Amino acid sequence: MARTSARRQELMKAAVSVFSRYGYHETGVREIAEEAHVAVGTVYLYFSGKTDLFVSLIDMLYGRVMEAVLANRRQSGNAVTKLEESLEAVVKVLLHDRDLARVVLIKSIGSEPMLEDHLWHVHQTFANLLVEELQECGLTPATAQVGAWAWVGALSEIFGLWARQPALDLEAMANEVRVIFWKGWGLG
Amino acid sequence: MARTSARRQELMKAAVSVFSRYGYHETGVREIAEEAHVAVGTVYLYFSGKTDLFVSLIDMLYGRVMEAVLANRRQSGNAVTKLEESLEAVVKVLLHDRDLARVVLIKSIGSEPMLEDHLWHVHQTFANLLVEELQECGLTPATAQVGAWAWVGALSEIFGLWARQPALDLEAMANEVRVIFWKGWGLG
Amino acid sequence: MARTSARRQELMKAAVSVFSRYGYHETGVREIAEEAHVAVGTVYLYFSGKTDLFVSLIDMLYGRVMEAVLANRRQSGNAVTKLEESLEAVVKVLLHDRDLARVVLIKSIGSEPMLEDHLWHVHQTFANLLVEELQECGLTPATAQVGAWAWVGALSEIFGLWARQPALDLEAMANEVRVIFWKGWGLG
Amino acid sequence: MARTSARRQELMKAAVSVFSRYGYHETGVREIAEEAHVAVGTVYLYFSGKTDLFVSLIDMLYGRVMEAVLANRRQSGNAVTKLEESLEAVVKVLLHDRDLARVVLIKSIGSEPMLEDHLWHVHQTFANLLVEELQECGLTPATAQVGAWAWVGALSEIFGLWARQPALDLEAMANEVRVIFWKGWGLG
DNA sequence: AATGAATGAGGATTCATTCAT
DNA sequence: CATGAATGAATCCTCATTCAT
Repeated sequence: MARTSARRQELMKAAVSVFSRYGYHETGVREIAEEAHVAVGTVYLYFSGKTDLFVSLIDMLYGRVMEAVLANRRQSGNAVTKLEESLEAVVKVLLHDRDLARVVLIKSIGSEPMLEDHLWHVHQTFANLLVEELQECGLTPATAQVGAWAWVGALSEIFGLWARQPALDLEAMANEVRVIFWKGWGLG
Repeated sequence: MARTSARRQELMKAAVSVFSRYGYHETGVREIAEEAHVAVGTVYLYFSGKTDLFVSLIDMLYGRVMEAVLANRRQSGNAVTKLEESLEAVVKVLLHDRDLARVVLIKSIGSEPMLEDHLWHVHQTFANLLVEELQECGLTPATAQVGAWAWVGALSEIFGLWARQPALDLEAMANEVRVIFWKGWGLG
Repeated sequence: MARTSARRQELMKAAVSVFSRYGYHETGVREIAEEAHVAVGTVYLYFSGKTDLFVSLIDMLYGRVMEAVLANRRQSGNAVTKLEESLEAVVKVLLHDRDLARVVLIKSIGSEPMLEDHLWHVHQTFANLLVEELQECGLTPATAQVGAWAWVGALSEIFGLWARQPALDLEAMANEVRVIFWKGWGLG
Repeated sequence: MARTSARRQELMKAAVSVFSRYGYHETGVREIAEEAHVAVGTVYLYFSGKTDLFVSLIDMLYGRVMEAVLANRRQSGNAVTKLEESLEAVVKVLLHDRDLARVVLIKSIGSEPMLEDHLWHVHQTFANLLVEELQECGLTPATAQVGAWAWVGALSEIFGLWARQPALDLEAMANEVRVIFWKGWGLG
């Protein structure tokens, strides 16, 4: 069960496609298998189950996000610039993997407790990163904590809006959100 | 099937309690019935099904929210003050019905398409209200639209955070969010 | 639980009406109660249950049929005339209580074993009567037995046909059946 | 979901066995599955539901009956002979598939509206065939129509009788019915 | 006698998961 | 590795029946 394998990647891609259309509960393992042009049983060769498959999607997205953020961190520069670049990096990843982002940010909440636990954990790790950077920019711990979560929530909602009205300019909206928070945090 | 009846209220209360713990899909009608100390069949005397019960919760919360906002609207005052009071009114309702708010804002996403359609509609109605007020405060239509949704998303996330760490001060966090957006919108 | 009572009669009438429209299984006790303008519980004051109510309908129809046949039997006359009059008497009752006849003849078969047992018993009692008369008219026991049942079956089917196409002349069809059997039995 | 498959045939056979004992409503999908030594879910791999399974039985019997009648039709011969052979063909099929015939003719009446509609349609198609042949034999349209239905009804009843008293000679009784109708129609 | 809210056993159906091929 | 037929636990909902008022 190698973490990387063409088949495994295909399955995850298929899963993103189907999950993003129907959501976690309304999607059957059969549909994912069909989308990937394999038999149902094959899914279980690469994932221990539907939940594991979903968890893998979460991990994939957050892996990419964390990677982007940490890559940015290694660069020197003042705190505000670093924060700005972190946020940009995150948004860039999310916009690049739009469907995946929508699945993870919107479609998964309220699913299985096990799933939510995992999502929460990964969520927290990521939020803490932002909290740190926000504090370095001079925000109080309380403001930083709330700010980080609020920003994530705002972005999630925007993805939900876009999911319903694909004609809207997701990129422009994400930018609008950034502007609001930047000013809101008094960093403008 | 009167819209108001002690039994019906009890069932909705029980439903909020169970849904907020397990989410829509992981909650069985049996569990709701048990929580309300009635038999399964009784649920169907007051609601046409599990979905209808959930929809009733959504409608209850949004009914209260809309009522609070519209009540505020009838008062005179300048646009900025009215907006401020609208936001306050919403938060006040959400804080008052914390569990219900958590169920509707967090636990229902990604449930049945039918549910999500209903939620979306009600969501939209409410967002439009805010968009109007934001525009009256001088924001461009684009900023207003994104701003309204972002604010709702930020609040939702805060509820999710609080759900996991009940020790946090929900009210303070909601206030923090308001401050961020207020400044973000350039209304401070 | 008097066998006769205005309420009881009303309930049976209502039952005939609803059963004849939807059949035994598709009819709920609630519907019968509503048709009779009483509460559900009231049905159980006059009948031990849905089955008992249906059995009562069977018994009512067969009671009337048997009464008509036996009344005819007491008259003198040759065997063939008596048979002719018996058949006429039966058909007259069935045509008079068309809906009831349809319920008992068509809609009940294939229902609960208990119901079918009862129906069978009453059916048998009645068939035996005809068998006797047919034998008196000179038919062999085998022909008489089969003939009696076949005649009942033919009539039942005609009622089913009429139920589907109410525009058809039930009386004329019943008469047609009589003619066929009369000749078929070699009594013409 | 191939129309023909060993499993599918086994399920239909099991269904005939159980339906013929308990009727449509009193038979649970579980019982059918058990009779076929498979799990409940397996039934749904071959049929879309209990109703579809039953409909398949109806169609199977009528398919065989129609086939037998139409095969006979293609042969030359005078109208009376053809009719005689048609009736013989029908009875032959029914006698060959006794249990199936009992299920369709007796146990299905008064089931679900949807089932009954289907049964009626198929019934009608078949009756029309007989009506045509009867008219070719010189019967008036009215007599032919009633005659066809009466004959089917008579046969059904005989099946019901035989179901209760398996010791009776079904074949002899069917023959007896044929004789009665033959004479009744004045074709003897 | 009459009511109708409440009951809860029972039934059809779904779907994640397994395993023999 | 891959398959997909088979599994059966789990779930929503119905409805005949009861009983406190």
